Amino acid sequence: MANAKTNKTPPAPEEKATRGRAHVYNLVARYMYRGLMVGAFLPGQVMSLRKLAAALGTSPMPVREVLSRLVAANALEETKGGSVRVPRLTPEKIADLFDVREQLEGNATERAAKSCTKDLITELTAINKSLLQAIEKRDIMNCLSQNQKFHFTLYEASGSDVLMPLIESLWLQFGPTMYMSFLVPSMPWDASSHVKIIEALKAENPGAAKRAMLHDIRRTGQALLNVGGGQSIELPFTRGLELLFDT
Amino acid sequence: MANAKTNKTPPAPEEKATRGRAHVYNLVARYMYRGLMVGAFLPGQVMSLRKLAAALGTSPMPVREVLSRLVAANALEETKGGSVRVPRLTPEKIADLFDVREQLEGNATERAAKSCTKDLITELTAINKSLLQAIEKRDIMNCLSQNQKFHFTLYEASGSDVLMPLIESLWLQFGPTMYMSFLVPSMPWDASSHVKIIEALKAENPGAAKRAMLHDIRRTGQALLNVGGGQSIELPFTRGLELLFDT
DNA sequence: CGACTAAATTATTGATCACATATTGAGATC
DNA sequence: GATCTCAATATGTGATCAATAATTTAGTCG
Repeated sequence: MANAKTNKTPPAPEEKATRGRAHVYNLVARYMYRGLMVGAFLPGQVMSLRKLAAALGTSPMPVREVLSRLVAANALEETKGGSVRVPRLTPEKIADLFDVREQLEGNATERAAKSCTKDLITELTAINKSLLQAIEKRDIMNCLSQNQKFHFTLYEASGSDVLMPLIESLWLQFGPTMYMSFLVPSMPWDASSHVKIIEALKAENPGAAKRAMLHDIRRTGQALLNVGGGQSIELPFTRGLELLFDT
Repeated sequence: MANAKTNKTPPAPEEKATRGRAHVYNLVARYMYRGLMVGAFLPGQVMSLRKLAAALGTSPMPVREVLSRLVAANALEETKGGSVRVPRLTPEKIADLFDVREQLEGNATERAAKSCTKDLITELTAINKSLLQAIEKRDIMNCLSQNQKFHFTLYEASGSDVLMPLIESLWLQFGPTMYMSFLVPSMPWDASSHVKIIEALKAENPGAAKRAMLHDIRRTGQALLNVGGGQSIELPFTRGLELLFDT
């Protein structure tokens, strides 16, 4: 502090003053969203309003709104002090989460399979190819990203804008824990269940597609539980917000 | 602007100036939450930040956060201008909403039934009694309120903090439309399905409880669809925020 | 040397402000 | 008389600020 809070800059708009007024919110939102999905933020990590704002080069205002919405989506939880942090999942909660996942995503898969087009199959195949490449490179973040893309592309085809946000909320909740599950040897690095899903889609068999999806979800759930529910493994989440990604 | 916006009151803290700094947010949140559940806000209604804040005697700030969270919960939607309004449901969306309701709330009911206590049955019976009284008086808002209380008390007993927020999101979505369904003659004003649910709980039969719940949900869904999906009926939502309720 | 206390730092919260934009209304023109 | 234009109004967004509350740190006492 020394002399002053150095916040004596109201009259001087500086250079980046009136920088693009094109919804800073969306930028921040996408950043946080992907960060949670891809493992940039880990369970237990506390999100500081000011620090996030500073790291993103904006005021606390838009960050505040984004974090608030993520709390509403149960992706983040508030501390008693009003701060928000990435929740640490208990094994019970993981089991619960994946039980509901099976219900909702099973439903979405069945619906999508019933109105499946050739284009969708082509797209899913392409995504799965990218996923395999990421697996090859042992690129965790890309694995998570492509895996998410695969699932959400499929679910989107269900045409349900009721299911989508709910599923999204679930993914935001277990997303941060997913990253850690890739760090244990028991995690199977493959995309075999995805292949089965695509095959069921090709065969125009919604029931089989649903079953394959349930299998995929259950397998992932088991892997997450084996990690220890995000309790045993404690990563030094030094890598903060610096590691950005494509806009 | 003539002389001034009459907002020349920064130096005069008046009487209620430093009124309890105990989270204005929670007050506003509860107000909006109940308002949506109980029919104080109707489909199509636009929420103005400043007006809501003025009506609630606070600054736009906390209202902003609450509305933002409700958008995240799909209870409200944003217009292109950034305003938020209560969504108008299409028949397809209602059907979708109630399809997912059956899944999630059926699950919650089954779980709750498996760990059902005598206290729960007592509580549900009491709530249902209040519901019947509200029905007797043709008190729509109280009907909605007691009905919601009945369902959520039961679901809460499932012990799943994964299911609860999702179910809550669904209720916030069809809540405003529910009010209107009570205005058409085809709406059955009774609580018979609730009685069946309680009986199944007493009989310690989770399967029967689930079936009774599914029946209740399906019946409500049909009633909502018969209304016309919130399109045909257009209420003059004159009653605004004035009609408050207990804190 | 450890634990408790108190001060200082840092945090979010609610309020106000400035700006850009969307909406509305009135007026003039065709 | 209808429509187009432009001004006035209203609204959300991002930033700043004051105040409360929590956390941390340093200091002292046991």
